[in-house]
Amino acid sequence: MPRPLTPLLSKERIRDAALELIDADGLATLSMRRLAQALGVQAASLYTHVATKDDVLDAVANRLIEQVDTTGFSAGWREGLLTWGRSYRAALAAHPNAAPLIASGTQRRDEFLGMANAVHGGLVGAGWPPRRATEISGAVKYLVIGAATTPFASGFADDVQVYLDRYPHLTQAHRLRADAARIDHDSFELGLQALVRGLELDPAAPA
Amino acid sequence: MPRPLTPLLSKERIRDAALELIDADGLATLSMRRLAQALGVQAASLYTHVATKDDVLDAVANRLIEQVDTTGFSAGWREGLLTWGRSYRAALAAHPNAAPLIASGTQRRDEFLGMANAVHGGLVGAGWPPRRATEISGAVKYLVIGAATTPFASGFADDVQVYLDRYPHLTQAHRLRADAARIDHDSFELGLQALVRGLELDPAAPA
DNA sequence: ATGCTAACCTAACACCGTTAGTTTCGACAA
DNA sequence: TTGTCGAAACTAACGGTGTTAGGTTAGCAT
Repeated sequence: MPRPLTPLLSKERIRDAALELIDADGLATLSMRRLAQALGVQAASLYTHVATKDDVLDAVANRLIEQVDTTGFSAGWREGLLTWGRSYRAALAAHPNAAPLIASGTQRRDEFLGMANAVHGGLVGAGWPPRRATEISGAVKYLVIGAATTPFASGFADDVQVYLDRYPHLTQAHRLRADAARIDHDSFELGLQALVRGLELDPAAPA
Repeated sequence: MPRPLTPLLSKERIRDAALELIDADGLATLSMRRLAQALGVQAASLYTHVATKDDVLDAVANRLIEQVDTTGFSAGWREGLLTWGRSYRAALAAHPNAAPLIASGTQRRDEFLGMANAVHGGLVGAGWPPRRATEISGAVKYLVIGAATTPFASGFADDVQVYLDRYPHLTQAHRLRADAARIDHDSFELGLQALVRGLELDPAAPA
């Protein structure tokens, strides 16, 4: 097939197809050949629109980050942090298989810097010293990334007996699998709220 | 070469060589062939001692987790959490290239369950309700994993002008690269301490 | 009409994890 | 002392990976 009448591919279509495959089958099994197959095309054709596989993964990561809400700081730094953290986690939790992309990728991309800029500006605008603002946004980011990349849902053995025998304090652990999503959510919420409350006690905290 | 007089390989030697290569060159470039070469051996020979590449990576992950200190709970839950979180982060920060192994791997391994068991037991023993204990240990784990896998050191562009032009709130960001390790440490410490202080305000907190 | 570029193709490269089958050494039984 | 056996290395190969080179044709501008 030579150049078709209407282009079969675009960077957006490639990016969206990649995210679909990642959601369905996981990051590990995504290959350029499989991605091309899903688009009805040969693997080499992707390179007309995309420089490398990492380029595709970057586009996927950016697509997730676009959905993060950093507008809450107009209602104060507490509300800003809560809104940011929750929407950030939600964006990643909606695509758990893609979450490692955000953790491992370099943060050089415009979307990341734009987000960092908005958060930092929100905190400094509310009265936090710049260095503290950096540390605070870092801490919340850590919480989000950790929550998105190591959910409870991914752990724990299927064999209940192993807990009873060897880990007496984890006797209820097998129940975690049933409502792992709730545990994930509650753990993150507890951490985020405790962190914000702890920040209020910081001597450098604005009024 | 047939069977040599003294075995060239062992699972421990393979595991240690893998960690050295990961530290030196990163996770992405580690291959069984390169690992074998570092050990003066052919790639297929590794499979006498190791089932798969993931098996090697599991062994590396376990080696890191072994160094985590969960004994602090004898001095109270606050001290226990601080000791655990700090030693956990330190173990991963000592091998930043290997940190993603801990985040992405399943938590089925004995070392992980043993650690979870000790922490959960420490919190419940101090008076926290079991469910809250699960959430608390989850939140601290999130903080550690996030801090270890997305350090500031990995981000930020080399070109200072990009910040001045486009991200007015990040004008100091280029300075971060100089002392990224300190920023990483301070952000984690701020997060951990704020979280613990926030927990003290929890209605369910023990005396 | 001619030529240029864009968008697909096929074929190939080097590398990857892994397996099969081979060789030879060390140890132990007859 | 010899025979057998298993352990630990080897070589060779399989299918799959990201990526590149070079070919072919559609559509557009001149």
